[in-house]
Amino acid sequence: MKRITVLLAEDHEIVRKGCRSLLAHERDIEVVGEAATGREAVQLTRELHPAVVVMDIAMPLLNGLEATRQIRRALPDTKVLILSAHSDNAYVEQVAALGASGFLLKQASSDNLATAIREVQKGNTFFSPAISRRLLGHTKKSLQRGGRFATKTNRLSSREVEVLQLIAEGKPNKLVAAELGVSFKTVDKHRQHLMNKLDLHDVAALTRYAIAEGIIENNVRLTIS
Amino acid sequence: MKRITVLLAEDHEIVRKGCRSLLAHERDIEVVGEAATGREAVQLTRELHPAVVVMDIAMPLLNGLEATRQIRRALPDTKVLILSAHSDNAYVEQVAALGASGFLLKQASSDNLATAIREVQKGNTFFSPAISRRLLGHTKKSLQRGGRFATKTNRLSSREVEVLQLIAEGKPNKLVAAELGVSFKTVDKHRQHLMNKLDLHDVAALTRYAIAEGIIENNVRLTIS
DNA sequence: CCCTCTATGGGGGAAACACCCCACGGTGAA
DNA sequence: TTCACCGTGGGGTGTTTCCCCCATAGAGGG
Repeated sequence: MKRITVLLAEDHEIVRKGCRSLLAHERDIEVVGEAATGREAVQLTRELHPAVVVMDIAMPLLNGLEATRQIRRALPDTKVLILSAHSDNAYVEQVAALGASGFLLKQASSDNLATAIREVQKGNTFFSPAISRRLLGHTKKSLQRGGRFATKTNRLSSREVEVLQLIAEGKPNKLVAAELGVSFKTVDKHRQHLMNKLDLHDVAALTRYAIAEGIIENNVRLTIS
Repeated sequence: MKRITVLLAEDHEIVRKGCRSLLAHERDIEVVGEAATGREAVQLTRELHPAVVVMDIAMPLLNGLEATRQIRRALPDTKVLILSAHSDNAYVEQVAALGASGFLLKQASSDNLATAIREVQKGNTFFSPAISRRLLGHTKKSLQRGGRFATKTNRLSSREVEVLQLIAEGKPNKLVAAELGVSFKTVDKHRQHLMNKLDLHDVAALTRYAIAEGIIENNVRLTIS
């Protein structure tokens, strides 16, 4: 029997190894690789051609959503199963438009993980109950206007979103350039472009925008009084 | 041989089951219970008397930190190992003062989990490298003058909070100076001070901190789910 | 009474940012 | 096939950040 090859993309090693250990009990599933960043996920998907990528959203260097977009473009046959702790509205909307095959909440039952992997591998979709409820309300509109969720003409390009994330993570241009394997000048150019598009002209504003848009995560303190 | 009894408190079932699966390979460790909320963690600790509680911070109903406080008060012999995705300074300080025996980051090596459990069970402390570096830097001074923790030492002064807010709003030093009616150099000095106190060294990080602390507003959608 | 913390102010310098100029190759749509 | 856009890269320049050095003065605690 041919087993379903899976790539795990999740930045927390303990969680990642935990998932791997969970999946080790499933005879028909084989974890062929692990990625700790979105960028690594894209790269390893190219190299290993897994049937399914289990993708966390909040990851350093490259957002899981952006990584999904790139994987969908480069390898359309690879299924992506989003795994996230949050059922944030903005996320859910994007995931639908992104071509991901499923959205699983981390608080979902652990049995669902293997089930979801099997379903998306077969070409089906799998959404956590809380998510599908949300989707029903939202996708109608976006489908009507052609599957695009952002009607803005000055929507950021994929590369610009990448650069934005790294800026919001506090990386200086030089480091971003090294990270992306391009010149400092190119990063500077992207920075200018996205600043013009968003009409935001300093790092603080870009960071606030990135957080509000869910491009990066921000640990919100829960002060329970 | 008597095995170390462990209670897993973590609201994401997939992560929780993953940890359980990881620990199943350790002969000397036995997971005797699981809790999905802080309240459940306290209750199950009373009932099961585990040697070690592995406690996530972000949990519904009752914060992991508050749960730790209650457990420490009710069952002082029970060791609590904090497991968190974030190495937020404010968390780290609280954890130290709380009586927790360790702080493990989820992005830490997965081998550390079992190791940390064994260490805290023996009465030792275990901190992720990133955490202990932070603790050392900040508590050294306070330890030297009497074993007090850093909670007060690196709290921002009110002036520093003002400056932080304006920085996070994207104002350059010159503008901040005008706003506060002081010299550019004074603002620069406050900036340096708060950067040192928070161990954050760029505007993006300061902005994220200010948002997380509620010092500035950011229209983020918080999911209560 | 010292000592620390806080707030104030200045000089200087390497690095980074923000914004201009220029260019070329590719993709995709009108 | 033009044209807009994207991604890549180079030049430059003024501003701002970030981190040292230095200092004075008041408030408050041990």
